[in-house]
Amino acid sequence: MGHHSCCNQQKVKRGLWSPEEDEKLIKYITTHGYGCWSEVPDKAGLQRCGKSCRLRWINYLRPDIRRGRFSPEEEKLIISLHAVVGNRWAHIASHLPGRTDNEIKNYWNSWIKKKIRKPNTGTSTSSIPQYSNIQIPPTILTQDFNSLTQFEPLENQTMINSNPNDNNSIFPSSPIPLFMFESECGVTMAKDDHELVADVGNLNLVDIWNTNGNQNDHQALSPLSSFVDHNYLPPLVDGLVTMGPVPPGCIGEDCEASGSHECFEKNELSEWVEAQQYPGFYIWDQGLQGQIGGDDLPVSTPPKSNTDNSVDTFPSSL
DNA sequence: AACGCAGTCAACCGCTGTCGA
DNA sequence: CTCGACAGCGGTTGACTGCGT
Repeated sequence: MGHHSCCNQQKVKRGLWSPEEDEKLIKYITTHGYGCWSEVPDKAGLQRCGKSCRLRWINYLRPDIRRGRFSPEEEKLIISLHAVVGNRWAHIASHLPGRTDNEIKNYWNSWIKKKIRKPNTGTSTSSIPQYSNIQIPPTILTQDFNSLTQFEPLENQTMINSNPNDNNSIFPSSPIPLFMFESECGVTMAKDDHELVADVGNLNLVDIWNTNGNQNDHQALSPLSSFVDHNYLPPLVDGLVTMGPVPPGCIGEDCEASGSHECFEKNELSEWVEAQQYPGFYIWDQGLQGQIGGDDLPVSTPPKSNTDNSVDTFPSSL
């Protein structure tokens, strides 16, 4: 494995960085900044390739890096985000200030994997993880609502919902699994659609998934069919966890004026709608710039207490 | 003490997307 | 439109470390 595409010069050094190299790189970047990484090694007096310099700076040397163990909150966020976006480490890292994608990836691979076991479905080719108590939308995994099987219990139940009163569990306030919501921009959900609401603890993450399992219906909702066909989770979630609650009373044209316009700044939401926190869910469609879900639609309200398990969130047929 | 093994994590590899010429 | 340079990303590697035997 001697080849390195960008570092094929004899002089280029590889492997661990020495303190002297770190010092040179820090000194150069802090005084000159970085524009073109390929120029950095020469100008900084380093016998490294630009790519290596960039990696070293981004992952370890930049001043805003946050070291040390992940907090329980960070851990919850990582798990929740990973349940939604899969192995998009850079995306996950963007929600954890000071953490790098590499760090999160390593953390996930070394630590979290131990606590969350993927059930062996044997047939799914999806890269989206399936967690015991985090139920992935069935249409992504199977395209067949009725074929969804209950996930196996965790081998290690210390993390997820082992105790709804345990604030260290991932979803301490809700027995409801994590879902997402799908709707094409401009398509109002039919009233008899199943819509599932999940509340992820204190993370303000509310995902709704239209569980109308009729595959034909989904395919009618172009462009959603593209990911349905490919078992691929669409890039819809940039705003999902960062948005604050839609203010009560903020509906339709009044929305921007009352401050929730931030939801319209999320580029990746163009074809998706958002559900927001209780009390009262408002489901927004960016294309319509208005509420398409809420009081008129059968949107469940998550429990307000840890002991409220009465919310009907999943069809009994499952 | 020596060895094997598993876990950790910094770094590398190869691919993709973007942008400017 | 094409091409090359570059940045960024996710997957993977391998050195290091700690622990058990």
